[in-house]
Amino acid sequence: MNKFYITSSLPYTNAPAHIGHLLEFIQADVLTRYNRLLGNEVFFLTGTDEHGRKNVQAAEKKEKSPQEFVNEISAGFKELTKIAGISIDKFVRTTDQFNHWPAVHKIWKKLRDNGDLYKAEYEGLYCIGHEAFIKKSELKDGLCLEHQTEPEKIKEENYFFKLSKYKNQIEKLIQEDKIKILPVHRKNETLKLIKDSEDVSASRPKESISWGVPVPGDSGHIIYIWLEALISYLSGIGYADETEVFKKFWPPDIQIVGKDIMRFHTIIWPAMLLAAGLELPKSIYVHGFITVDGQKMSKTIGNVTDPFDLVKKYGVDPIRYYLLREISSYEDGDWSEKKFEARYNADLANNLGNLVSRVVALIEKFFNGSFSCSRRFVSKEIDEKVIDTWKKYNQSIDNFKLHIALENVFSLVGFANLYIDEHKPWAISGNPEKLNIVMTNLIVILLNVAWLLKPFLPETSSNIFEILGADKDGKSWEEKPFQVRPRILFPKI
RNA sequence: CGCGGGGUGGAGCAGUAGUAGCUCGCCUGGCUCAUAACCAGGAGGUCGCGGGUGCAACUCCCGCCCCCGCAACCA
Repeated sequence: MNKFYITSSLPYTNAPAHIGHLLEFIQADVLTRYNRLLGNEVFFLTGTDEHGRKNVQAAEKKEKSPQEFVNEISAGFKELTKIAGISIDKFVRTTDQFNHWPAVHKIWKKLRDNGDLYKAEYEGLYCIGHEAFIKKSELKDGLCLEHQTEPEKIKEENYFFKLSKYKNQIEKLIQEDKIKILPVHRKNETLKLIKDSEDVSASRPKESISWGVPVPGDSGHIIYIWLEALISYLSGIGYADETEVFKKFWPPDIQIVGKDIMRFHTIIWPAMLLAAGLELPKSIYVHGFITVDGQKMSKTIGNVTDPFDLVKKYGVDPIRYYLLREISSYEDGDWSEKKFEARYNADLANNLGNLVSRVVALIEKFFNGSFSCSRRFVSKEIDEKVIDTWKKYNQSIDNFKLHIALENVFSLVGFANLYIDEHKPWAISGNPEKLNIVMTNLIVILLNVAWLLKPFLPETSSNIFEILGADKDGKSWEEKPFQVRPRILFPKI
């Protein structure tokens, strides 16, 4: 049994959860459940990233205190993990002063003692309209593009982290896949980004940002939120006290992140860990973004899709299925209700659901609803087909191609539908030997489909066992007869 | 000259050197166990444009056009 530590990123709490957050949760959940199925000891961590000025501003708009505000948003994310069947072991909150902050301070001190933090003047252009520093590229004729005002030049003292000291080392680790970045185009992107990496700001003066973790021994400064938030992957498993959990699970086997925050995870984060003398994550999986009806999600357009509504309307597994199958694990994808319904009807209702109904009906009709399997009736052809499916499925998951893994499962479903047509069980009821072989093969395929689906569609998986009349996980399929319990698995929309 | 992704039959996508494939839709046929489902066959594409390399390019190289995303220490 191996340990398996997986993290999703911590959503930022300035706005409620949308469908993109759900995508990442679900992807991580599949890998989590898959590894549990393999018998590994798994720890799945997520949480919420709650500091920084954006949260303060969002709270002000709602006329709430920052803590009050992030409490609510954070609770929403936690609730989302519950309704979507996300099997997390730990939900970290970065405002947790008892568990998170001590870990942050511990890392800070390590970096400081290592000589990797230094103070320097930071000079930037501050736009009153933005209430933020802006880039030269956001100026036109010396004026802020958006507000048509001249920005102020502001100088402030920051701590900086010596990222440059580690960049060569990290570049090599990534090239050699010691930190494996998938998909490969993200690895290449990172390698290019590393070359231009400079030291990064590690703190801001308290006057600029007060909502955050203070620098130990220098309370006039607040730790830059990115450095602090990344440490959640350590704090959440007990790094501060070097607990048994920490010793067992560190380092992460897989960290899942969105493409927008890739560089923080593939460059700054490994540099921090090197500086702190900690082991590095073994792999980082980068997923894309979801558009809605082909458009970027935005509040202005008003197409920000609420995952709670979707799950309520369609159920957890159909939504999980769409996000995992229709959207490539490697690329951007699109959500649309029309595409969802097409996918649902074609794959879940017509292919899988109908297949289950067919098999169950055959057992009812020709065996009075109770059928006993025996391994000796399983055809070689079926055996090979099933093994081949597992092989491709495992490979796809190992390469974070979850959509391909599901494609393979559904190709087995299609195979079973064809198998029924070709072997016409209804026409061979006079030949019990033949009929037994056909039915046993079908049951074996369905059991395997249910097992294959378990990490992806946990509810559906157990529903299939239940409809077939198998025991909880169908493992004793040769011992007990299947007492079928007919039910529509996925009603058509 | 910031970085990356993409441009493939009506729609949505996969593929990646050697007869162009999948899903949906459409047409025809089969089957009757099934959620009017399932199975087979068919129509429909000069694989963005222009060059180059190869016996052979959608697939490699160069240039161009068009879409999209990310980033520039805003977390």
